[in-house]
Amino acid sequence: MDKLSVAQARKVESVGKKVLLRGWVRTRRDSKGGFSFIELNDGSCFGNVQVVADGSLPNYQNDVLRLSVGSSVAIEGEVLASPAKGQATEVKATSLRVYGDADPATYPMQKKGHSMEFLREQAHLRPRTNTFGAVTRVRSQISRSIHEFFSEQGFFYIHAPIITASDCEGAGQMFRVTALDMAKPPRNGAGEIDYSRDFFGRGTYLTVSGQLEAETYATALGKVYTFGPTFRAENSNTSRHLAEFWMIEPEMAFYELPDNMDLAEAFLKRVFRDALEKCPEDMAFFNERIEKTAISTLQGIVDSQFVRLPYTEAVDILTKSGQTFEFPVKWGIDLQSEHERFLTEKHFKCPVILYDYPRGIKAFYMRLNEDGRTVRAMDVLVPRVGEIIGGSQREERLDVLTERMQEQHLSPEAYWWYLDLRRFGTVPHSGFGLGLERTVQFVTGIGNIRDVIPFPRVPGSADF
RNA sequence: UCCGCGAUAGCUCAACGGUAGAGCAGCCGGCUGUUAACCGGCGGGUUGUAGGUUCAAAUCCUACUCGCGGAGCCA
Repeated sequence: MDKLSVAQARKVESVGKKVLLRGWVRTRRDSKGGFSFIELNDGSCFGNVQVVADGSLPNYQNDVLRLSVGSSVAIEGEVLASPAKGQATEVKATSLRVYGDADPATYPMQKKGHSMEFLREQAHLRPRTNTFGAVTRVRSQISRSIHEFFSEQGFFYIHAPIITASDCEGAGQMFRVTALDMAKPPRNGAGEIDYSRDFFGRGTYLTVSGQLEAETYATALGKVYTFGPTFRAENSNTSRHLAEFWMIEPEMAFYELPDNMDLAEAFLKRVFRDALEKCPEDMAFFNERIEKTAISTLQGIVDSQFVRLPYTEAVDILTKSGQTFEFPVKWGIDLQSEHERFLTEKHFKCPVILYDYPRGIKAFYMRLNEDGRTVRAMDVLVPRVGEIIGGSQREERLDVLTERMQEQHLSPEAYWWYLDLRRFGTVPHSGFGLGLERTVQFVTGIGNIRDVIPFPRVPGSADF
């Protein structure tokens, strides 16, 4: 008696084995001949295994005929080649034991399709659906591919802190972390809350980026990456934003911007290729039910070269495109979603890496170009999702970096340790940030970012 | 946060000033291996919340809550 997963039991190699399967009933069909078909799923793969439960089972009347969607069972039996179409194998049950019923009158999950909005309200049960099982397996595979890719490229995995004292990283609103009693917090002379008497002796926040910390390790170990949760308290209500999401941030010493682009392109291709090769059943489902171009888009990207285009030329293309945009394009402004979408979806029809942005619209740490007007920033744009990667070559010159900080009203004293990296043994270096959820969205074709993370945190909602 | 749209049975929706309906699911029955099984029957509702207009409100008006699409911000 082998304990098999449903994935194993569905393979022809398992025919003839006596097996034990455990899982959840997806549906039951009763035959005219006094026996039943049970579709069993245990999450190990997209498909179910068909179990044939004969009327001669001692508990056929009492248990089998009462099985409903969501019931949990243990089934002993033999794997047979299926005589009917639709599946290679089936399991002829010799015994069936019910772990737990799922009362069909009250169990929210039904056999038919539910809306994504309804499933979001049932976030604890939605992993039992085809869609969320598939999303979960693909998300897991993507995470694994990321670690494998960086490991093979000689990167070290760095755990950046989640609690940070930098309140001025400039990457959006931060969540405050405090152990003070907010009902009666200590006050200073000015009547403000005195965070110097808080747990850490100063105000602290949840991280909005591990980049600055990653730079400290890149300038010692060469190539590093972070992969962890990130928090933004922005009141963003869109299908592309979460208050808590997972970000991947590689940071590489001795990499200049073209090296950074090479890495970003190879990285995305590897992740997409793995999804296609290692999750074919799940991807076929997304392609059929969620996004008709999911597979062809990914395959196209794996096989093609990303377009690399300076911001200035992108502005040229947009102004000469003949398209009317809600926001007119002009050199010096940040590109809008509609502009980015036009470039990647209509003009080039492939991923586009835009680089050398105006200094005024990008972060202080991005390296200033010789022209004095642009910085070595890069954004990777993909169809449907837009910006999936944002990165840059970092400013390694102490004087220029200090100047740029003052330009953006940041205090160099607060960043003393970051500036030390430029004071002592400074090197050219680069890095980028990739949103895991946006990557999962892009791969699966799922429209709303709240449906590619198990328990989404967004303004007004932190359920489950 | 801004603009627009929406909320009706467990789920997906219809009814658009005059007694709230259908499909699916559920329950009961039928059906010689089924594939979102099929066929027949039955039950199922304070129409998101709170006010207002009207002889009469799911329907018109106001506020609020939540959801969706888009924008901003970004990953």
